[in-house]
Amino acid sequence: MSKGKQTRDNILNVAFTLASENGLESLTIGELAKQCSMSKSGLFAHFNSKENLQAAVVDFANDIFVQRVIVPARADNCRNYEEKIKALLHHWLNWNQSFQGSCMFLDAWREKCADESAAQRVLKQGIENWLTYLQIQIGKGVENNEFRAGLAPEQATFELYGLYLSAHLYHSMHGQEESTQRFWHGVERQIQSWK
Amino acid sequence: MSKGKQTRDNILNVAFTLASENGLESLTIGELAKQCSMSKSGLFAHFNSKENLQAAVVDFANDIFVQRVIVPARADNCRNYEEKIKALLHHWLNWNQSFQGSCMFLDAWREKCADESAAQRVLKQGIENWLTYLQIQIGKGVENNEFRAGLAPEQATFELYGLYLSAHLYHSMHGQEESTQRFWHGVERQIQSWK
DNA sequence: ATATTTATAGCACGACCGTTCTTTTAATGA
DNA sequence: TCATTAAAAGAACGGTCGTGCTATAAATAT
Repeated sequence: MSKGKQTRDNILNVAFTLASENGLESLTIGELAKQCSMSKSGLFAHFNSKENLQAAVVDFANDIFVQRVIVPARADNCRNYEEKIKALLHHWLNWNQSFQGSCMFLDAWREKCADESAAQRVLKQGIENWLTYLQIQIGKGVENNEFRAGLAPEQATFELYGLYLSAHLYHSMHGQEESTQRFWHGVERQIQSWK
Repeated sequence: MSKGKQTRDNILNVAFTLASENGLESLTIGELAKQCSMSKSGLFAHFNSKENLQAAVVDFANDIFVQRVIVPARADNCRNYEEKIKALLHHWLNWNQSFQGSCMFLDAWREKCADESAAQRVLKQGIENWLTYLQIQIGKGVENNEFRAGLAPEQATFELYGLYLSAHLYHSMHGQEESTQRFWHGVERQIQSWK
């Protein structure tokens, strides 16, 4: 790997950490450069605009997401789709937990929902991919006769997503313990109702 | 009402609209002054700091929320608590709808979750109040024997909140129609399960 | 080892931010 | 009506932002 790509990769690692802590919007080139022990202009040259930088960070985060959620769930060797989905949800809930229970995607989405920047497009695609993936897993559970034939995977995904979002809100309001407990309680109820 | 309070009230009206559209964080004194046809310093004198301004806007929004959700639901003259709760949810979903389906509280909460500013405290209290209120309504439905005795209102509130949050996400991803439809589908399923 | 490309630093710019201070205008109360 | 108080404007500050330009240093290829 050339020196340039190496530096760029390091920048994105640091930027991902910063954005996970403080939100994508409050990520500043000057501060990022300081954290990387670089000059502003030296860092800037890798992206040529802040918009490109943000898009690159989100893209980087998408890769991390796959690596921390999709891949580990595969490695769990689940025996059926209920187990698989629970494993996915588990990794989903924890993929960014190291940063105080905030989800960089959700933060960034809320922040940038209005505009049509490059970062926003990448972000939207990432969320859409995840939604579709989850939905397909539920559909497979139906095909496998674990869940009742009439179950609509899209609606089920919508409702699962709601539990996830609610867990994030409660985390910041009432702490991790209550949040996590309510989330899994809800998931259990949800899945039982699919049968 | 004195001239000062009158102007202040107008400022907060405009600020609420702006914050609903672009988020509380991107609310800027200069832009707000322009929208109010005032000078920066003239507007500034009403609040003496941006933090105070933000807190005042959130406080103002709390009042609007009560006026647009709690009050109308009372005026609906519901005959039982299922109707009452559905009415509340209905007004909740629409209270800020004029501003493209974003909820100022959620946006502001996500934005300012980290710090401990004055605005953040007011915001947290507002959300907490709403959660408690909703939860009490559900509890009353239990007391009224509409819902089964074992139902836990806190968990039910958590799950309803999830549907609400999910609806917001889907609104920005897939549009209002799908979002609203899935939300009410989820609510119906939820409430039936309480019986 | 040298030439050439690539990466990084230094510096300055224009724009906008929140805030302060001083002056002028408008509302209020005697 | 006139004195007093309150409201609004004007101009300027220090700071930070993203970005562009120019020079230097380091990595790469010949």
